[in-house]
Amino acid sequence: MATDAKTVILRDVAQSAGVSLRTASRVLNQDPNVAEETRRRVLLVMEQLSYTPDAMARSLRAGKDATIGLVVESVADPFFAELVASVESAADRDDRSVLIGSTHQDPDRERLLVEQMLQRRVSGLLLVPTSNDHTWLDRIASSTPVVLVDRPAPGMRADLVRVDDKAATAAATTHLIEQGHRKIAYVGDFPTVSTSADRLDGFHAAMASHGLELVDSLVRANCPTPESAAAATRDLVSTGEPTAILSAATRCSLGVVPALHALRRTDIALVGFGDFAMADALEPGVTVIDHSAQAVGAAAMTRLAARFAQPDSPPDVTYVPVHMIERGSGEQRP
Amino acid sequence: MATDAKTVILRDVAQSAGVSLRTASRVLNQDPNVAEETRRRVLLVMEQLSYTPDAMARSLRAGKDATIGLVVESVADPFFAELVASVESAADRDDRSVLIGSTHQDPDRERLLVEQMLQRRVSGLLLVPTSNDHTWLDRIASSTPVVLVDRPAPGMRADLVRVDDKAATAAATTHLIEQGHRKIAYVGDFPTVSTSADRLDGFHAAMASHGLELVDSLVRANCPTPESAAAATRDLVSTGEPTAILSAATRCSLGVVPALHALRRTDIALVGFGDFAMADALEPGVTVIDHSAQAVGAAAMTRLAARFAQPDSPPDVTYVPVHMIERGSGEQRP
DNA sequence: CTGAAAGCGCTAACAA
DNA sequence: TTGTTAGCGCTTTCAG
Repeated sequence: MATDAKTVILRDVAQSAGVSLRTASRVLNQDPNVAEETRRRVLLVMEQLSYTPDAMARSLRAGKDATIGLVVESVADPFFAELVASVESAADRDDRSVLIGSTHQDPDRERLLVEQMLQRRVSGLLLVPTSNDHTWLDRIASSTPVVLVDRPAPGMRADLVRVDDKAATAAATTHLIEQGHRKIAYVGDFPTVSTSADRLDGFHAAMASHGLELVDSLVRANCPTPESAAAATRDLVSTGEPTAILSAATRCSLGVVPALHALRRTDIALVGFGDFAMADALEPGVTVIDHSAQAVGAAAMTRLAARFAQPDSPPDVTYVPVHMIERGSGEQRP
Repeated sequence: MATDAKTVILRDVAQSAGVSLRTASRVLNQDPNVAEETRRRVLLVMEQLSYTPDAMARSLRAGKDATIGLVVESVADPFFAELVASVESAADRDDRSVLIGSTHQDPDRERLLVEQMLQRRVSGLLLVPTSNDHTWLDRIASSTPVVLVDRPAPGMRADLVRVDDKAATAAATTHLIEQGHRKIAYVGDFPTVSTSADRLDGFHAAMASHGLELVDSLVRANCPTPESAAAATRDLVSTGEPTAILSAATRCSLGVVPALHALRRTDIALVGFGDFAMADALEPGVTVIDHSAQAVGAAAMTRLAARFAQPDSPPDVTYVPVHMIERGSGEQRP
């Protein structure tokens, strides 16, 4: 056990194999210009000494680390968890590691995480922005490609991968209107977050384009949590008598659905923005607009790769398509 | 825009501030032995040049990187997602970053990821082991603390943070027996994974200690996916007529629950191992043994910290407590 | 095909 | 209080 007090470094390998450091390095990097016999010998010594290259030293020399930074709102959130997984598998294909961080919607934390990752010299940064003013990022990220995910960051010129929240929500609303609904309630997060604002816009637009009046009391754009969404639902059902509800976020659906079940009012039509586990096990199944985190993550990595290839091309916006999964709740008539 | 072609390094700062590199370094590291005026001047220059320290160069010098490696089965899985979040927030308190990786139960991938992280000289590694033989890890991880999470790794002597799967499953089974059930079915993953084997053991033990015979046809320890668990459920209901089911994994519950709902046989009692979203929105709510990923992650980081402090203490096993959440499905009588 | 030597950006002995 | 001088482990000109 007290054998290897010291770490084996490349010099040890070279010495032990009777070659120069340069040659050992060549073998390590699979440089073809090494005699087959030499290579074999060096490889053998590496094995015997159980040599492990130091990734840090390598990247220091290269100036860039083979790591992707990924900053989301919360890794625990199912949507972001899937996003992380998707990014990880894409990164993996490129032999890169993934460094993660959760902002928890705290701008200070966001900045801290981003700075930490830039200091690590990550080769690229994927960011779900939280704060409103991102001019600071625009200044410090000059040499590291940044791809914004899910929503734009005011003050930051960078690539963006997003969903067309407005169009998607409008489509969901139209779907309900087409079932014959007129009194449609909206449950969503505060419109201070741009995606929430876009969704609310989409709802408004769809209602307006079908000549339906907007009943203020049916619009609850103040539900950041499942609990508040559940409360809003109870309130809506007892007061406004909507025949359908549009839940504009998964977090909201997680409150709206249990509330409707508890009230035994699953006859009220429902379309949710964002899929969730068990959405098809309920009775009726919950119709949702799927927001495929997988697709978003893949698109973000694709965009990052494109940026690596063309560092000076103008910022680009990628729209990831969404699609509706009809499971019953959204197809109920008034 | 074409201003800062080159990265600003500490030497630039030193030069610009008219001090030596060492002094600039001192300021960066908050060394008290710097004249207040000098410090102020250096700090100002850093700000003006928007200097960013190179974390890589720092860690190269230190020999250790302030990063924790975390290798789980799949980041997308809700349980592991929560685990990642929990680890991240603990790491954050210690100013460390988290590097993640998913094995997808592939031993080769596991080894690759682990080697990658060790090469990065992570200061500690948290691993949910997948392969059976981990002697390779025992050899190469000599200088990096490893904490195994969720299950032991044969051939690897290391700290372990786990749940007492056997006792927890036995408790769940006993709970069903106490409701008066005799014909209890078991749906779980293959017992090749040690946790699955432990759970099956727990089921057996509880049944035996209550003098109940084990009906082989009611034991389905061959369900690695929700789909297979759903199929097993359909089969069990039509053939064996169990009055209760023990679902030994979240993945299984995600198949068992929808199947029971589809068959309109929610009268069959059910206890699941592992909580999941919507478990309380269903009718009846699903009684589960909660496997708190949060607690597991926190315990793992605590263990790692202890290991940092005492590198030579013998390997330790931490058992994270579980608790039952009674929601109705498990309290139904035959 | 192989080797000697110069750093990547930073920290830490050792002086001054 | 500050500066000089070596390296951390590796890659990479530039010669042999």
